[in-house]
Amino acid sequence: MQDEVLDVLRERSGPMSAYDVLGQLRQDKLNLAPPTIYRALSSLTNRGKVHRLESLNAFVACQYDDHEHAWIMSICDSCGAVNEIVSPELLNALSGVASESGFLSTRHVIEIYGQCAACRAIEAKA
Amino acid sequence: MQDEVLDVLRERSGPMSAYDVLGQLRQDKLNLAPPTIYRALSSLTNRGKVHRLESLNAFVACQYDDHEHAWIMSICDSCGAVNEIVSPELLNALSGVASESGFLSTRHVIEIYGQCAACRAIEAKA
DNA sequence: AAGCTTTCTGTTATAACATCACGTTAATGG
DNA sequence: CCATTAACGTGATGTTATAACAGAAAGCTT
Ligand SMILES: [Zn+2]
Ligand SMILES: [Zn+2]
Ligand SMILES: [Zn+2]
Ligand SMILES: [Zn+2]
Repeated sequence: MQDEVLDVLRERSGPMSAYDVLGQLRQDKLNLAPPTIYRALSSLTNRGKVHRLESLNAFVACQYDDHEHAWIMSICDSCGAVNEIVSPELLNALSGVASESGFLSTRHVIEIYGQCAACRAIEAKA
Repeated sequence: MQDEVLDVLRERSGPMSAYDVLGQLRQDKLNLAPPTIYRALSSLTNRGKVHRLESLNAFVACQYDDHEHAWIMSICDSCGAVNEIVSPELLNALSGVASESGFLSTRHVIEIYGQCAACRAIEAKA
């Protein structure tokens, strides 16, 4: 089941909600229900194969699925494209700022909204 | 309505879901329905009086409600306390990293999980 | 005042996202 | 073979959020 969910997420470039994935897989397996999908997504996110976009309630396949890492996501407001940025330095800086008030960071949720390079080019042309 | 919602959020130190707020206010106004709360929360977040915690589907009153600002939230896994960090430098750094791939940032969602100073102190003592 | 527009609120219903609880199946290993 | 465990199926439910339309209040316009 995890493999099938991962395949669906990889076919799609952008983010998908759990119910989007469910809809896709129901074309083959008719009696698929939400818990099955959520279980698979949970395992995949734990294994780092899939990342959850917290501010969209959606999921994307990892773009660097051969190693585990912390991530920063950029999300285009125009086309919805998601890009994964790996920057340990920035995460350290963030942990540093939090630690000024004695906070010990363990997990970062960072999602940046704006406009991707492609959409900026299109808009500049117009 | 906005004032009443804001009061409820201020009384509580931690984050509240929209339905938490609804429950509180229903003690007085019995036929309060979700849309009323969501409308008030929407205006309050637009005005910067309340911030939404995207990864918790919850809301907190702004800790610096006299001026508008971008924010970073730290959220304690142990006690749920939320603290608001204002750091334009860090947001600039983040925009900078995103711009390396041509991305133009307009809005940042940054939520850091870990352990607050108070909970660390308790744990150290134990 | 009468009529209008705008804004906010009330109400019902429903959509969208996520989990619980329990039962069944299937593989693993003694 | 049987106990254990992990995965999945199934139905219901819980939680978060919005659509769609109706009504009331407040402020202008004439
Ligand atoms: Zn990744
Ligand atoms: Zn784009
Ligand atoms: Zn604030
Ligand atoms: Zn704490």
